[in-house]
Amino acid sequence: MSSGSGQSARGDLVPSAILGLLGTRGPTSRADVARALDVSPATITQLTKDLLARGLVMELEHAPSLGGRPARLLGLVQSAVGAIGAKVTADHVAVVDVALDGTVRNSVVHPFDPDAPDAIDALGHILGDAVAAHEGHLLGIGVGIPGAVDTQASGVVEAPTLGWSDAHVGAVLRSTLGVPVLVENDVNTLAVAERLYGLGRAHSTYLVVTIGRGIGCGIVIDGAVYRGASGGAGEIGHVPMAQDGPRCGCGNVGCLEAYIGDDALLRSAAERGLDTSSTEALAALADAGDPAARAVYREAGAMLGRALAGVVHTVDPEVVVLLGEGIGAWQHWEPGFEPSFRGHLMPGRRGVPFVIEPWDEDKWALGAAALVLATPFDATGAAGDQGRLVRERLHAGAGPANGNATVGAHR
Amino acid sequence: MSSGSGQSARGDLVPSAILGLLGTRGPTSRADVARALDVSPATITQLTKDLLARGLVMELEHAPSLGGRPARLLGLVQSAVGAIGAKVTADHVAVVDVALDGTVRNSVVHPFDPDAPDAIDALGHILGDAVAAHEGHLLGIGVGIPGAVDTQASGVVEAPTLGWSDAHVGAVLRSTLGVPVLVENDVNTLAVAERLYGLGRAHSTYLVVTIGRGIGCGIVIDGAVYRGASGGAGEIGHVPMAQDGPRCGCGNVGCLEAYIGDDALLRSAAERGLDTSSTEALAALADAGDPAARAVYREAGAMLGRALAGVVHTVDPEVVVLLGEGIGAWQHWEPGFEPSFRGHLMPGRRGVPFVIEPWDEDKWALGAAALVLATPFDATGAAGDQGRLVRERLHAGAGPANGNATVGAHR
DNA sequence: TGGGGTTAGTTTGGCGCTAAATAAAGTCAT
DNA sequence: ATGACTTTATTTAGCGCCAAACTAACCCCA
Repeated sequence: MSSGSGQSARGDLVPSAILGLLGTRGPTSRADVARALDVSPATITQLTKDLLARGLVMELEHAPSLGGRPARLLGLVQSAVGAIGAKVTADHVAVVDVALDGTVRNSVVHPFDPDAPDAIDALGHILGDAVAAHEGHLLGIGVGIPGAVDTQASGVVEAPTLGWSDAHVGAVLRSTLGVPVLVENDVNTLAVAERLYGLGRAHSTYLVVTIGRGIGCGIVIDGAVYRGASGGAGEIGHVPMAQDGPRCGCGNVGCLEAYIGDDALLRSAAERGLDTSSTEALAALADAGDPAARAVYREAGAMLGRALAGVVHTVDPEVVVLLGEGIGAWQHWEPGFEPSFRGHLMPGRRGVPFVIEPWDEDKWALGAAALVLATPFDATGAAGDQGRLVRERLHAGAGPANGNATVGAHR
Repeated sequence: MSSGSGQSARGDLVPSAILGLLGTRGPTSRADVARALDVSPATITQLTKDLLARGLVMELEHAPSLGGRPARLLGLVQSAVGAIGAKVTADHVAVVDVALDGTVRNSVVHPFDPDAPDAIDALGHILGDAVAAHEGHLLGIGVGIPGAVDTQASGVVEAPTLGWSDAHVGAVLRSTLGVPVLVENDVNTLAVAERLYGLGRAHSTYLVVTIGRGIGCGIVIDGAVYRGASGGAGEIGHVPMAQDGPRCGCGNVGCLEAYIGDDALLRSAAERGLDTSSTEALAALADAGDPAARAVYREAGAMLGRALAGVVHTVDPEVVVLLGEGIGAWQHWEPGFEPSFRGHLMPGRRGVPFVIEPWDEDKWALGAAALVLATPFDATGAAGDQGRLVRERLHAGAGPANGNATVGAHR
């Protein structure tokens, strides 16, 4: 008889979760780690002993006492651990290089043509450059896609806005880059980032709603991104708001997105006699006090409020966070949104808080990187075998000073 | 040092899951049990050995070979194990006594006044009679409530239709009955029943939608009923279908229920000049071919189709099942429903199947009983400490021939 | 009739985690 | 400064489950 690796449902993921937690939350006591991971203190002591012996973790100063024995803080030995995140859009690829704690170390934007026959290879080259430029130990690459992804590990993509159908993004990138690659719907990547660095610190069940070209929604349940039976959960942009109505890009009529997506806002503005060619221009008009422009936003806000009330009724989250490229004009949405949202919520649910988050261009790509950095916490196994690889790399530590990947060798 | 009960995330629930499976699915081979419970065959062998020794399980005949060694079927020694289920409504309580396999052994309806000051005590007496009448080993009692329940174990109820607010149903019943009591929203009980005896055999993520006085929706994700952050998930009856619209019982306007609930159907009929005092009468008119009555249903079907399309987009289930008191008239809903549902689904999601299930009056109460019978499979711990008690009683076996409870002794 | 192939079930060693007891290191009040 | 209380960390025994190797029992086909 021999080995046996028994993976008692939690799946040997606690050690990497400790490393991940120390990375994202900074120095933490054993007791706090145990509480944060919902694991017994005994386990932390034992696993920590091993991590200390292997030189991955070190003991730091004492924290001030809270009435009892003061806590001994634990910290990562080398924080030169990071991940690369990329967000693919219809005309460019944004790539960021982030550290474990979520700070962006580098950020580049490459022009990109998803319609080109070798588009995925081109994406591979872009990411290859990022891998070469990466300093320190690279855990893996996360890729955010505006479309449906079967699983993070296999990464087969269905993305109408890119013109991609049955595109094997994961497999191709993996073979050319030689590091773990995780592919996910872009909105879900934001949900993961929120779980690590945002709402997830205080809540476990929430919605992450994006407004912009389209309307999206990531659903986090008990700290895990809920993907649905076919990876298509949270497609609230296509919730029908009326029996008929404007035609949507998806082919149907009455979709939320067809009322309040960027294109719809511009159309609505045109109908009111405004001559705006971009949402920035429309927002500027509203900023300047133009009543028609403000009406456009107010109406959109009311529509969004009603839609989200419906989603809140079916999902029952603790809290809702709103962000996205369009969030800059939120002040103009709000007058329509607030009364509509609250007014359509059941009495007992009216208290559901919503949080507005500022937006910057890196956020999509940062979310994609968070995909990698979240694998240590991924109890549901959403990241599959690629997640396992990431955890292995985390345990392997810094390696030989530079951490450049040996291309090609990887399955 | 001593005991230590290590509950490695799955929580020592496999043994009772074996018993539960043998009860609900009938005689099953070890290999099939392992597959059904997603547990290793080794575990089944070991635990089965114990259950055999304790006389709870026996080996039956061989099943015909499927090309290899033929399977030895396992069966429960005594199937006189059952549960009691009760559904509370505004004017009566339906109580059923069911066996492990879901067959109804007895069914009674008691008049009931939820507004009476001692209503919960009265409920306790009704259930006490059922406990006394129960033959064999009683695992516990499930109670279905048309309202929000905090947790199944504590059973604090918020039910406007009953006039109950902050009602400690669970605690009171538990203390007077001396057996485990699980309280849950009525729609969720149907979802649990479906998980044990219906869709759950073939699917793990689905919606259970009820039509009748109200419109409800139970959400099952990965085989577990999803309750939401505050136990209020699936309240699709109050999804707003328009910015304004008819006033709903919840106080808001435009709720789905205010369009297609029983009352709304009658109102709609009246507006079309029909003189119907009940939905039965309305359905009879439609059966007879009355065009106005049919229009009422067609319009309601279209509204329901649109609403469910929205829910499907946000939850992404494998399949949707429709049932409830109102399902008898489904043939009249369908002409409106089908085109509206499909037409509002995104192209990639249009294939989502929906299943219509017939209805009988016992179904609510049966679902409540299923709550108890499902605890062995409850990996998420929704049933809490009461679930643990149920599992203990399942292990305890038949006991002294009659299985009448020792009242009062129970916490 | 006697090997492949296939499915069912068992044995064995051992991993991952836990609960409970215990030790360690402080705070606070009197 | 002595004891009561708190909070942190470690030790210990052991449970639940698993993977891998193995045995068992049947089919099919030459």
